[in-house]
Amino acid sequence: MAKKKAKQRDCDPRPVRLPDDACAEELAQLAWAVAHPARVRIMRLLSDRETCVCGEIVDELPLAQSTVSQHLKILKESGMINGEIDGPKVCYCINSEKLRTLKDLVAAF
Amino acid sequence: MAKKKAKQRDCDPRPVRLPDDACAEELAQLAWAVAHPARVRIMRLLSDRETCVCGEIVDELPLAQSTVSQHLKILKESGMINGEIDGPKVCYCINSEKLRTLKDLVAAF
DNA sequence: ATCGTTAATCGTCGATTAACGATTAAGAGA
DNA sequence: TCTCTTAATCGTTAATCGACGATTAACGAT
Repeated sequence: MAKKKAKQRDCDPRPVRLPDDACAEELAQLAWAVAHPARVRIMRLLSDRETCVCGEIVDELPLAQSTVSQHLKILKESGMINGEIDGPKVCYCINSEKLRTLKDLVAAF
Repeated sequence: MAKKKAKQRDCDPRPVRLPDDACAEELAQLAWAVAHPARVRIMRLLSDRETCVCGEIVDELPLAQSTVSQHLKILKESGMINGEIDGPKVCYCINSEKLRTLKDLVAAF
């Protein structure tokens, strides 16, 4: 075969980013966002209730408020959800586009 | 409102496992399996090539053999792939059923 | 201006991940 | 048998995750 048997030891710059790499990176990131039971349940909650619930999520999960907030942050940073400030509360809702991206990337396997 | 404002502090047994929980757990686990760029690329590789490649995967990724082996183990334990021993080599292939499960669960959002 | 509510952030801790090199195990072939 | 190849496992290390309580920030209402 004699493929590119480079074992990338020593000085392999490998600076190039193939599109495949970027794609893998994106899917990995989105998959990771929902790779935790608590985050899955949050997504389900936001999916079920039309209303963008806020801190009700905390009541719904057996976790401390700070922990839920962390998970929300992760979901928000991944782009899967959006948070809108409404007075002292914050309403979260799913970002349909990102969710669509995740679905498409998974379906593409 | 007066929902079940239980803050599950103190003595909240919460031993019950709602089906929703189990479902969230399963999705989280499967999503986690592909929540790493290397594992995504492995899945892609197995998806593209009809042939169940084995250690070619190592040549294809910029990772050490032992690291790739770890990722393969994770994918295998999650049920996403199967490994079949063929002489001194091992051929991996995607487990269509598990993949289908992942697709369905993600699509259900 | 002060209070109460809501949610984000900080700091910490233990557990887990990801990566590697080195070693081992299993077969194939000389 | 001995050797080579292939792949899994072991042991280590650094980094990250997940969880928590405590604190802070932002806002509405009194």
